[in-house]
Amino acid sequence: MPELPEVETTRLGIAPYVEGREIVEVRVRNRRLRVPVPEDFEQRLIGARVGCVTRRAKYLRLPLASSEGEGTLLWHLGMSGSLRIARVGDLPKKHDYVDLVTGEGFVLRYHDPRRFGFVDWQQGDGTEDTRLAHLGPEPLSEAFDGAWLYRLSLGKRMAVKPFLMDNRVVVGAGNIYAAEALFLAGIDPRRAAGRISKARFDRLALAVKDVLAAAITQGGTTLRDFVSGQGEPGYFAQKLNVYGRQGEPCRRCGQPLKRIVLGQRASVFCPGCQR
DNA sequence: ATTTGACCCTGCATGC
DNA sequence: TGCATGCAGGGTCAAA
Repeated sequence: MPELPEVETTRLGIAPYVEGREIVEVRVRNRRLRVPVPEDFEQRLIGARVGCVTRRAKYLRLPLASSEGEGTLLWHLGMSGSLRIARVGDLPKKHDYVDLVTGEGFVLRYHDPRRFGFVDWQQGDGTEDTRLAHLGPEPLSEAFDGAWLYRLSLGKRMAVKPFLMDNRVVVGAGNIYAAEALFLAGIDPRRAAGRISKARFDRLALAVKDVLAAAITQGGTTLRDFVSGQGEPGYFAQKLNVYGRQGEPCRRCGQPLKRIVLGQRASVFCPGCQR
């Protein structure tokens, strides 16, 4: 579930239950995530207090302060990970792999069937982590615009969709939203990145911002029942124009949407509207 | 240097 | 019903 809007929704949902709270118990049921859970994970966390939860790209950062010093949890949800708030006594389900229990009796519970996600402890504030060091700009920041895309695209022969999904170019443009943004901008996902004009990249950057901002807004509706543990992300209800709609008529021109594979990822687009 | 492809892992839908 | 196949929201790494 975790595209950037879902990670942001997760951050907003868990923050009130963990910020300023002390971790009194840690349970790890499976250490074999994409990055193995460190051996001293539990010992580092017990007795620590959680600071302000932040997000960078699709990573969540939970700063920790204890008598031992300062550290940071770096949490990535991978393809199938989710963080929910449960209560002490709620039994873990299959693939519930990590629990952080606070003094108030809430449990931050990590669920990840495919185990492509991870949680890692870093000394300090975590900003020096190599996984974060080479990330491109946040899509909703001013640093990300058409000029930035155009500059990076010069000389690039790769297709624009995998280009847009490259985390060094911009973070948070996952497979759903890359496809949606390219549709909104009217750009064929197969087009070589280096053969797109500045004006068209201006449109594309705005489309990325629009679609992500709209999805975050809709993800917010999920927050209401976040604690009760029910509910799929609200943004799923949004009207996707192309993602998952191969063979169905284009909402704009009516002709059937086409599915191809780019960079091992399914890519749906309208051959009429996207050039 | 850029770009492509294999791989990490489980669950689900589909078709025989 | 059982089994094989393909596919899934992400990211890393090695090889071409």
